[in-house]
Amino acid sequence: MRSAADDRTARAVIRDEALRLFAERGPDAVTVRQIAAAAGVSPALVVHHFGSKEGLRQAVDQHVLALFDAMLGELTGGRARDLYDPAASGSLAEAILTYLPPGSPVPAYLRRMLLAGGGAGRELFGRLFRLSSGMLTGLVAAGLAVPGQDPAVRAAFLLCNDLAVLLLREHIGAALGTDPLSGEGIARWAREMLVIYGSGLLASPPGDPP
Amino acid sequence: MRSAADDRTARAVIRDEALRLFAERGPDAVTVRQIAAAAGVSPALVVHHFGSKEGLRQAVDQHVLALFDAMLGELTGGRARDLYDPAASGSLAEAILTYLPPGSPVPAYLRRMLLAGGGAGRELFGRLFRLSSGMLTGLVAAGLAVPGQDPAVRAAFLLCNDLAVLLLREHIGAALGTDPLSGEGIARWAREMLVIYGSGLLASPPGDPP
DNA sequence: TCCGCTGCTGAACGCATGTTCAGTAATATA
DNA sequence: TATATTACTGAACATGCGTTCAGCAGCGGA
Repeated sequence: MRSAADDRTARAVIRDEALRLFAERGPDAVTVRQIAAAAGVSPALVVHHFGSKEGLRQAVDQHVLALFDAMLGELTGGRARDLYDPAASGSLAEAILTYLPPGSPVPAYLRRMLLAGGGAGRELFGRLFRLSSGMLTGLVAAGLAVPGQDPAVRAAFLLCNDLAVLLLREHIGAALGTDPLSGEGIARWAREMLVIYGSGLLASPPGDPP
Repeated sequence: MRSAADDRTARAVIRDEALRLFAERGPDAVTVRQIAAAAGVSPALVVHHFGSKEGLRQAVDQHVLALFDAMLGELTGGRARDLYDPAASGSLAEAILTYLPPGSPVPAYLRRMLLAGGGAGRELFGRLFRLSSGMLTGLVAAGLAVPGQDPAVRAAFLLCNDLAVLLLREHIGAALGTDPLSGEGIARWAREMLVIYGSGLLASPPGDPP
């Protein structure tokens, strides 16, 4: 698995192969021996570097959270304007598409973190919820949105729509015939989402422009 | 675990305890010995009745799908009118709340089915997507909604909002302080959802009634 | 009454797992 | 060059897993 011209440390190789396999099948379904084989090392070396399989899992968690932070940092730093642009509402999916190479195992790993129920997942959702709340507040302050009578629910609702394509990627892809995390899929999803956010989906009073 | 006045067959007890434990921790994290202990029988009896652990998992899958079918049957049968009532849009969560006793392991098991990626999950999502599409079509035919330019995405979007409270129940509950599958939580969520479906959340033109 | 069948158990088997450990090669330190 | 430290391995270990199997109790039909 490890290419000949690979000069990363064995530690990094093990960590990356674990990330890939964990994202693919879930940590419980992957054995230390499989990770070691994928990294081209002995099982004992995995333990030597990470203490235990649980230690490796935590190291991968930390690594992915750091990547996620870097992603969000670029998003809320140099491109902060986008956060207050309704046309960039699909921020999470777009961030993933922009900052991660195609085929990256990170989205699938983030999905598992969110769904596994551990402390890392709670932390991740907390950050996302605060981000969503802040975004809504910003939109309201900019006069671009209304807070509604229950802003917390509204922020959670927005976040869920962002997360849906991550959590249900396969199912949505099968139903629509397009991977919702591809460029085309994101565009399709965002277009519809913006229309609904803009004016809802119930029947307009007759005479309204479409 | 099995109460003294319990006259269900051991087979049913095993199946129900497996359902509960599978929903709680996931099938891979539950051992045959734990299921047997919870049901008050020997591990060998589990195999005797279901052939293998995998057989038991499939039996539980089938059982839950049957419960789900019965739920939807009542929903689209005697109360079909509700499907075309926008006020009943939170149909999945409400159905769960209405037809399942509080604390039932079924919602958590459905969640696992949807997320596990097996054939049963694909089947389940397919049914839900068809239901959502049909509901949207019905609403449009009744003049209560507009199909949008991409009805498939719109139906998937509606479905995702229904599923969000199921998939992210714990996180949403922690963020909002209310279990979104409780009566109060559903009401809170549905209220906000209906407002957004009704008129969106972007800033209204000045002069519009709130 | 005997028979066969189903429900059920305790003990055991084979296997895969995470982890340990003694030991070797390589690299840095002195 | 000598030494200490690190990177790494192969073999082994204990444990817990799903599963098997011989046999026991109870019960309805011949």
